[in-house]
Amino acid sequence: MTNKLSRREREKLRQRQEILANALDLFSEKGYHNVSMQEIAGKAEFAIGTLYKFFQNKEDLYKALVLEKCDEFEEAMVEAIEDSDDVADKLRNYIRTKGDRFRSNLPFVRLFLAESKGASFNIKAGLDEELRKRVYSFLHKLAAIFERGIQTQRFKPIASPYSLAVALDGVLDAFLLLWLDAPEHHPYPEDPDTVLVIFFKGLIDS
Amino acid sequence: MTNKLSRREREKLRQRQEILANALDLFSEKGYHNVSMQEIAGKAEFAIGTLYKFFQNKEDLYKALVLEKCDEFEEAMVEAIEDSDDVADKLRNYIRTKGDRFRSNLPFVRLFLAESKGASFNIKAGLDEELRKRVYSFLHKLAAIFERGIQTQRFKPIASPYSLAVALDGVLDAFLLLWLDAPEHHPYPEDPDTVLVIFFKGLIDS
DNA sequence: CTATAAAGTGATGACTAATTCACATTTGGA
DNA sequence: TCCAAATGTGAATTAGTCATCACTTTATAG
Repeated sequence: MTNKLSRREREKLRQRQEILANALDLFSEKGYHNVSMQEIAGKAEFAIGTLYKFFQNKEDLYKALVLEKCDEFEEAMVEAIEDSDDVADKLRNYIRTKGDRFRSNLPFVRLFLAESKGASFNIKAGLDEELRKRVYSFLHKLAAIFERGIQTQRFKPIASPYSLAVALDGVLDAFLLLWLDAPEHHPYPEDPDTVLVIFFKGLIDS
Repeated sequence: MTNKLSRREREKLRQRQEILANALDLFSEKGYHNVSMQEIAGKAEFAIGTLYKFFQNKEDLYKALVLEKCDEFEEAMVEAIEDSDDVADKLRNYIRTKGDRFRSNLPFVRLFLAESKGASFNIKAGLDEELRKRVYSFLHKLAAIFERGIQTQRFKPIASPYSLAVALDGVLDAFLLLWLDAPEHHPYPEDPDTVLVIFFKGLIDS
């Protein structure tokens, strides 16, 4: 099925994308609440009223933006895991693809975390810096534990202590967030070993 | 060193906490931008002007709120990893403590993700629901890979396929976010195997 | 009991931003 | 060439917020 769109309709779609692209730039830089329709209109070189011809309101514009980008992202991920026959290669491919997409869509990633972490807002407030420092300092403390474990040969040196610390924290956060999202579907990791087993035992015989 | 504060000063501190607690409730529910000073004042049963006796402005209030909670959180974490002598027990203790704090501070956690994930905002917009669906659907696809790997005995059954999927995603996100935050300090996981090694090889000989 | 300081109040000013709509411009077919 | 319909415009409307400050109330000390 090729384009059944008239020139007119194609033009409209192009303009829509134009608006969304400009909005993405602004949102990712300053955060949803700190970008006005005025500003988007200006950057996209349309009048305000025109934006409202394309989107019911600001929220609608934002929704469209996020949803379309996410669909694109998801599609790429699904494709990535269907690419190979070997399960390990599927995983490798997924990791690589996700990283690639991440890197090539930084503005969107930032929008997501930042209309989030309130980046625009926190950064200005100097809060972000303060918190970042704490997080890193703690990660190093965690890493020290892994380091000691490796030195005393309790642990095998499968990765750098710092990587292990990051990984552990990432896994734990992931479990906790899922539980928060849907406690009925995702059991709370009551027993620390349900998390640690992933680190202690390897998937593949060594 | 006990309280060297006068009754007056203690009273003031109590009120300050009162304000912060009420603000936390509101922020975590509706997000920073959707809560007015008016509203905070109302809920805390003070006049607006009084809030400004305690905090220079809205941002200052928010900053104080987040920073104090984070300090509390961090302290608990540091204590947790200093608790035992055995490295594995340190990790267990950390995981348990973080989970406990997470559970007992849900409003704050929500504030953080949500004045973040724009939860307040996205939820209202119905965006969140939409995205959640996509994430879960994809996690199941990932889980299917682990399941097949286990069935075909490529992988050892160290955890449920779904847990493994969650964990892998968590680790990958953690690495990518760190890289985003400070590319100079955190090498981008160019090679998928730097991530996978953590899953494939166990820390402890089996 | 009175005077003085501290704490608390909330109407109000100054401002910002979303959305509307009456009007101008462009388009494309007759 | 002309004109109706579609498209584009941006000043004006509307709604809401932060922050101030002149004032009231409460607490304390003499």
